Amino acid sequence: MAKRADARRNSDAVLEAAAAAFVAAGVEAPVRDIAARAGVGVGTVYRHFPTRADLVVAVYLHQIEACAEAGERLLTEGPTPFAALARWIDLFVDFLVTKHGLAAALRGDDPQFESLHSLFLERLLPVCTRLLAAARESGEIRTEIGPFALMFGVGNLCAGAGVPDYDARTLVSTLVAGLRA
Amino acid sequence: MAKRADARRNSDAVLEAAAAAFVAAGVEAPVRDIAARAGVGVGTVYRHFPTRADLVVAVYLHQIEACAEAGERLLTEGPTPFAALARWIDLFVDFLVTKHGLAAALRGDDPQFESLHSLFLERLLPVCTRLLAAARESGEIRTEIGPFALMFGVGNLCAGAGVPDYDARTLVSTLVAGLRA
DNA sequence: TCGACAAATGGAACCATGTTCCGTATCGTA
DNA sequence: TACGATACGGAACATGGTTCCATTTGTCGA
Repeated sequence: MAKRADARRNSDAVLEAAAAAFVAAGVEAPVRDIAARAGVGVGTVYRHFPTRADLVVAVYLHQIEACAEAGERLLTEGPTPFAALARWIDLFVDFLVTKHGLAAALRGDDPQFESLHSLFLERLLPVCTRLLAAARESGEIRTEIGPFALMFGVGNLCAGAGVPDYDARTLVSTLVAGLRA
Repeated sequence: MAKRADARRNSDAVLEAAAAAFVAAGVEAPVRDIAARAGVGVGTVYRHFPTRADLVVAVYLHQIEACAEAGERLLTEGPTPFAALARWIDLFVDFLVTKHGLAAALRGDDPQFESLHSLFLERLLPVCTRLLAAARESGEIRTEIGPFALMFGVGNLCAGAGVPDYDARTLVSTLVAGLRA
């Protein structure tokens, strides 16, 4: 059976409200605030998005997809596999640093963000794995860092973006530079 | 006027309980738990340590001091300033990864941890600054990363230590390797 | 030794936030 | 229109930080 019209309307309203709240207050914005913005009760938010991660996923799904697809493309376009990897990581960093608190949320200790974690793992990790493997095969990289650790590390470096005197991009560039032995 | 004897006794008990709680549940251990471990009321905890950061600082002060002093020493002992920097960062990482949640707490967005932040800045940042400057003068480093960003980045990489397939030490080593141009 | 007073205590109470639950309202269909 | 399924809202509960003050307890001078 199709969803009821009011259900879809509310679902959309919550999504929009969440997107706005995330921009204003980060991905940890209080559920009550999101509900209030959407003009619904908290129960309705939970009905449509059982966990916060579901909301985050819904809000950023398109951008995550785009990032994943860009990876495939860069590999064929780039001058070398390592260059492709570096560019792809730049895209990944751009995505993370513009989402207040997202990088911090990716640190896995909170079961709350399980499905977000899953999405990153399922969609982005394979891309990173291919790029990294290609760069390794071409002999441009000599390090034992695996794709997961690399993504996790880059994500960590992006946490706390916004602090004065701290530029996540420069740090990530340095890390990537360190991948060449 | 000197502190009353019972006050000192309770202060010590809280400190000890906090140290145990931090090991068991990380530096975000509930205040109530710490109070219960110490056999005092929560009010007593707050009396002696107004913020959580004060507790953390008190518990780890010795180790932070030791790390700072090691920096001075390494500079005179090391074969090169860059080697000294690398070794010192190893010490710093060892300190952080063995303290569940400490690295995460260092990300500055929580005003709760202000005094912890201050201590790191006051005690460790000068050490890092000297080591980095020495390495730069000796021509071993060519990057625009400042001492604060470096420490912050290393701290970030240490957050989430304990996750399978993620080794903070390897990532930090790679980052440090990237400092050489 | 003892009384008085300041210091210290404990935990109830308050706030903020996440989460659940169910009586009520609404939609879609027969 | 009437009825059953669906969805809604927000009160209520859980957790954890923080404040406050009536009560207890050291300490010191007499």
